[in-house]
Amino acid sequence: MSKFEITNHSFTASINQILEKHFGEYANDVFEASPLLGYLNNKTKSANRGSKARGAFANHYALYVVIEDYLEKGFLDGKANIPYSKYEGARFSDLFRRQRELPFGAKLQNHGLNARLNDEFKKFYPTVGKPPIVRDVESQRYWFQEDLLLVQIRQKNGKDVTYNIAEVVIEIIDVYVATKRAAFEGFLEACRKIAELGKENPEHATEFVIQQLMPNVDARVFEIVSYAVLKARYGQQTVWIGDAKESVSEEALILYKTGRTNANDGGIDFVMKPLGRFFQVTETIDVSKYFLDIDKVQRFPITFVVKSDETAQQIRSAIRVQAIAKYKIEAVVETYMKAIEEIINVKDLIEAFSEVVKSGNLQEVMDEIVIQSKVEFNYSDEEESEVENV
DNA sequence: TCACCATAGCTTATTCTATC
DNA sequence: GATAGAATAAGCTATGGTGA
Repeated sequence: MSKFEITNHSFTASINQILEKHFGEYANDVFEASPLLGYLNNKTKSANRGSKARGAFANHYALYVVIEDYLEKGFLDGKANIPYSKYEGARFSDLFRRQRELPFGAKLQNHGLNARLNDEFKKFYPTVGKPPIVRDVESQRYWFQEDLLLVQIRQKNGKDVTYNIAEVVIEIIDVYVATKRAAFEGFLEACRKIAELGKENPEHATEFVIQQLMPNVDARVFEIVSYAVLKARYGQQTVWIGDAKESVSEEALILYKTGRTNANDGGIDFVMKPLGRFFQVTETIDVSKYFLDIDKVQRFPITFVVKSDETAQQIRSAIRVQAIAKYKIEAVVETYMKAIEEIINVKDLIEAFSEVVKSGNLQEVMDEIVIQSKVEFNYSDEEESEVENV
């Protein structure tokens, strides 16, 4: 009976819980004796990292659908009347369809079933020598490696017993998926609310937007909402610009988002045309963060959108105090301070927003928030209904 | 011709690692 | 501890085979 090492991470506790429910005092023995559980443990590291973590479902679902077929066809409870080794196998199309029905699985490919799960398992456990998924390319039938489901451990009385972990694997993946979904739900709920509120109940909508600008909301929500508000606000303002004095024309200020919030860590968040202003959304007034970002653009002036209730003056002087502590030399501090073009705090955002509402452009802000939210989470309307249905 | 399946190459984003 | 670059993972697209 060989033992496999278990690397602990935040989701490991959830796996332990499930194992204890099924195997009581032998939970840990089962865990250590099963490379399949070890593999799952390894593949669930991202579970509690929140919605910022990239989704990982392909190989999990490959496991899931084949084992689900094993259970449904009655090979665990004996209803199948034949041993698994005599089973004709699951059809690719059925497995493929099933994995796409699962939450977040709508766009999964065949890779997990065909190669990637087996390859990765082999990489993690090169000595096991048994691929989790067994298939016959010619007949296009799929089986699970039953040996990996049967876990033998020695009880305290010296007897060897074999446990089948098929149901446990399904349960672990279910909990993993539920955890991943929970991370998305709060935010999605907010987005749906916004979409509905805008048209039917402008007053509530206004209230809602203001709530999303409070210092305690999620950083991504804050960035999206502040973008939507500022874009609408600047869109109402114009400048006169042209090649020569005689040929100037009036142009509206347009604010662009330079990338997805999550994919743009440390980068510049918004850019304004035609004035070429840079905007950086930030939560902290930690001086090193400001100056780090300023360094990136060689002290090009930046407007900071700060998730803070303090006034622009307060923020600016707080930064100055920190800057002096860090750089000592007054002249250096001055050049850095000059690079802070403007500070927009929560109060400024709310003011900008009420200007927008006053001029009847509330819906514009609402729509922008919904669009940006969907981009943020790779959400198309199709998928949205997909998830709702589950 | 079409549906279905397999495979490979490519793109993008995340995580790891070496270096200072 | 910050950073850049390498390594890795997941998903998309293209392509080709097969059998009805």
